[in-house]
Amino acid sequence: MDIFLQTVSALNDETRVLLLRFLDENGESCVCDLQNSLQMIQSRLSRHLKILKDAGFLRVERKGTWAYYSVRTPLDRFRLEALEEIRHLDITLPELQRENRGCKI
Amino acid sequence: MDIFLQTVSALNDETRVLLLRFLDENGESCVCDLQNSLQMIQSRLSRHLKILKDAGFLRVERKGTWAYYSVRTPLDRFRLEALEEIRHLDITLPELQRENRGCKI
DNA sequence: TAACTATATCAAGATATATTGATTTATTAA
DNA sequence: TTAATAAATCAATATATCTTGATATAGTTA
Repeated sequence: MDIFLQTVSALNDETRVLLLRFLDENGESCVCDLQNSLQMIQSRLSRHLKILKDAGFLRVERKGTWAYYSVRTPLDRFRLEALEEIRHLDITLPELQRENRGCKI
Repeated sequence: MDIFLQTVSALNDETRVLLLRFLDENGESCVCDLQNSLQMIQSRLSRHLKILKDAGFLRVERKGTWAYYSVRTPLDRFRLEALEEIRHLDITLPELQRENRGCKI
């Protein structure tokens, strides 16, 4: 029950749905690129990324000071179905800004 | 997006997951039977039933003063997948108490 | 009609979650 | 080693959600 609620709770926020969809569309991205792309304050972004990661939707790979987030694969059936549902939502995604190497937020 | 969040938000509560699973298992039940079965205060139950109904998981049929709730069919793909996930959770359901006609709560 | 019953809704307080800015931690560069 | 940067965490406030008890709304029965 707890894991189910954690999964569902992670989906229960517009910011995180956008974030998940964005990473699904653009693939692995570092936090600073996400900040630039989504115009989101760093602590806010970091918080939501952690929630999505802890709920099993994202994985992180650290390279030096950078943290690269991407959609975890393979996703189990329910999470995949949720992602599929999100793919069909009418969301306008901002352009990915790849300013890595020179983020200087 | 709004409908997706409404759907997910409805699932984001232990009481409602139990309620959905209970109705899935036992079929159409009136509110007073649910109260007796789940030992839940009436206003609380009514609130959660409404949330599940508004989110597309349940339907209601009124017969006199009684309101009979059941899992809506057919469910669309995502909601069905969520229900399927809930079916696999380790939930101990209380016995259904059919005390209709003589509820007198 | 008046009293009763089943359900829905409201209002208040309690709990959880989100946002922001500040601080901390870890890594790289000077 | 010191300064700078990326990311995580903390603290305070704001907002949303849940619970309960009280009240409102219908339908039923005397």
